[in-house]
Amino acid sequence: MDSISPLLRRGLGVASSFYEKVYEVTRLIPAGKVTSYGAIAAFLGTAQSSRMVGWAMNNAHVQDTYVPAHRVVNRNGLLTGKHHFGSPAIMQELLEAEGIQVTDDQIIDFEKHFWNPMIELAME
DNA sequence: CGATTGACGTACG
DNA sequence: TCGTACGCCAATC
Repeated sequence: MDSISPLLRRGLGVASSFYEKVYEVTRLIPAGKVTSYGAIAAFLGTAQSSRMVGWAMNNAHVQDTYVPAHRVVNRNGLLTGKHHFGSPAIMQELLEAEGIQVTDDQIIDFEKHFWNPMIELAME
C-alpha cells in the first residue's frame, strides 16, 4: 500500500521500498516533534527491524530530499545517532532550535514531544 | 550466495 | 537498578 507515498517519487530509485518508507515517515515528522526508530519500524510493519530504520538513516544524508533524521531517536529519547551528523552537536542544536530541550543527549519530556506515526498517520 | 553489519529493543544476570 | 547478551530483519561487502 502506498498510503504514505504522496510526496515521494524523487530520486529514491536507488533506495528500496523499505528505505523509501523510512524516509517518508521521517520527513513527515513535524518540527518540534520526535519519534523512535522502533515506532517507525512498527509503523512499517516490521517492529523487529528497528535497527533497519537507523541503518536507512545512513543513506538519509545522501538523499536529495532533506530527511530530518535528528527527529528520530531511540526509545529512551536518547540522541544515539548524533555522531552520524556532521558534528555530534548538530543533532542537539537542531532539536533545541525546534523547541526541544536536550540535556546530556537526553530529550527532556521525551514522551511529550513524541510523535507516533501510527496515530498521526492514521494507520490501520 | 554466505558472512557481517547496524543511528534498536528486549531479556537476562 | 545497572550492565551485558542475544535476537530481529534487511542491506552491504
